[in-house]
Amino acid sequence: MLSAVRELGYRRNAVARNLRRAQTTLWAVIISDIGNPFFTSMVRGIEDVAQTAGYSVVLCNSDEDPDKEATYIAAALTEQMAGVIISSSRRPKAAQALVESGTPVVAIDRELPGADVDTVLVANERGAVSGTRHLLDAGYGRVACITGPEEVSTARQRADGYRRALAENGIPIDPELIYHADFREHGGFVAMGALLELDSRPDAVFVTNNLMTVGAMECLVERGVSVPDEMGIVGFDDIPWAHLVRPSLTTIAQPTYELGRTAARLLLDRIATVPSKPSTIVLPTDLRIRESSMRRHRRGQS
Amino acid sequence: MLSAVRELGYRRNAVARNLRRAQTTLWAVIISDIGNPFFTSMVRGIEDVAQTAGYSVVLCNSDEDPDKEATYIAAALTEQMAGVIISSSRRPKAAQALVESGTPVVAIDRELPGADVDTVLVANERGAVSGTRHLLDAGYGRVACITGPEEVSTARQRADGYRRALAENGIPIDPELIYHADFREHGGFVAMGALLELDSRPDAVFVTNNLMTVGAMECLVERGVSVPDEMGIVGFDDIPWAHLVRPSLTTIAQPTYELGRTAARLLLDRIATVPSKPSTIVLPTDLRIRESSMRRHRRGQS
DNA sequence: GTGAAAGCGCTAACAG
DNA sequence: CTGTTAGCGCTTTCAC
Repeated sequence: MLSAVRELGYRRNAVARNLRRAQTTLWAVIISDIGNPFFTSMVRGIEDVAQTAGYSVVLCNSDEDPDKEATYIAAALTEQMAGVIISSSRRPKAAQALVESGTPVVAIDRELPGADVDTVLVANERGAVSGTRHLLDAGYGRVACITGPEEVSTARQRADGYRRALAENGIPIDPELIYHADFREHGGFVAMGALLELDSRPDAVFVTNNLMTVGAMECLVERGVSVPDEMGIVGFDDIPWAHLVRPSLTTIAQPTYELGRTAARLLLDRIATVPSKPSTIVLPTDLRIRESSMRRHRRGQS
Repeated sequence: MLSAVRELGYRRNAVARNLRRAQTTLWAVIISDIGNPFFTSMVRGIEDVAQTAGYSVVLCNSDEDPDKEATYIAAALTEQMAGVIISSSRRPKAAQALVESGTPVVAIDRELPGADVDTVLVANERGAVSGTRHLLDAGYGRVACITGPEEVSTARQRADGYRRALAENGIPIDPELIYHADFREHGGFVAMGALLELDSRPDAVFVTNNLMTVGAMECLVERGVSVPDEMGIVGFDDIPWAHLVRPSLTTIAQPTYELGRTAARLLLDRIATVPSKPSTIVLPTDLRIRESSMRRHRRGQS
């Protein structure tokens, strides 16, 4: 009998099954940049958990575009997805509708403003403090900060950490030294260029994400500014092959894969047992000191 | 009336719609390593086309595991996906069932053995010839090759190109110099280590994918072999930030994003008009000469 | 235990 | 042209 079934090539129709059971086995994972290895690694963590639990991951790349994001959220709703993991860009309206619909939602990497949902973050402020403090300890006196869009929680928290580290060292905050860019490579490039034009040029920079760090490095190479002697640099989030880049990059590494796994497990729990208070899990970062922050000679008065 | 509908928060149920219309708006994209920026960029190309055409992309990461791949193919079938774009690992059995089911399929990056489907590839052999020839022209005399699993078409074709370039220069093929690894970073590391142990050590190496190139570089750095003087290196497929790595890496760049877009457009065509002969599109590669293949001094007799 | 029947929400076909 | 109805393939319920 079973063999007959197999021979006839019967496959049960999952769509009909989903309709009848009023649930699918699909998760929407909404991220803002699939070209960023940070998100890729996170997605891999999600995907590994999802697959073993029988779910498939629908990848949604919002490109930091609130409209695209809204479209994907709408799709997740009409497609009756079993759950959503989201690293949201700015506008929280669509996300709110999602949460209100009762769809299990987990926020990952970035907080979901105005929504009380399970959340997985890293210790952004604390990590930023450690990175900035490290530059100060290495003897850099005028440390700048290139951060992301103000509306994004990670950009704010990391800039806060930068400010706190300066404050702890009794250094006044110079607003001129804080540059808001777009979390992309080109943004980091432009920001670094602008900082180099300042009358009172910084001698180190803390960059709040990986792509912008690369952009900043490119700018420094292009202008012939020597790292780490003339300019120290520390980037938030590790970069694949950061150790092959010369000088190798000091980074504040995040447990990206683990971030994904944790979010996926929270979603699994939420799907299984609806009524419980949302929890927030904060994972630690790890300062990886390499060459780009290790000045060999002090120069000038600084 | 419409406002009433909106106020009641009606959303049409896409699952029911899919059942009724016997088709979904989902594409399965099956790739072998989501951690590889090559695939990421490709997926982005696919996704951009898919979204504008109203399709969503379900990301399936097979991790080069034929079982995982088979699971995903089965899921694509039972979920009635509108189409599949696949960069297959080895075993073609499951893929064959997929094609026979009548689901529109496009093979990307790698040929789908034993199945006559639309295919998008790059000029692997020709690209490999250009990379190997470039090493020869730069004055390296004993060029090795680190390639991928024999069952994967790209690994074979790139190794063929390597052999052809040697043959064109009247250099006999030394089987000892051809190392089959697994297309991963660690595989490249191990392969490079083995090549360095040879009695008659090569003075250059052509590596057939990006991750293995990074692994090989790591090995060389660790062992203190200077690149490009003691060892020239050219990698197939560009690496993000290849120009920040020191020495910067000479690569054979592939149009990854375009590869994705092309495959997506083929799939769109195939979904719209079923009965037409499958086509194969081959995109060109681009040799990007940087420092890792530019020996400054000849040394020894070589 | 096994088997029949109802119905999920939609759309395509058909009747008015 | 508008309104009604049948049925997609499955699961769950209920009757036997």
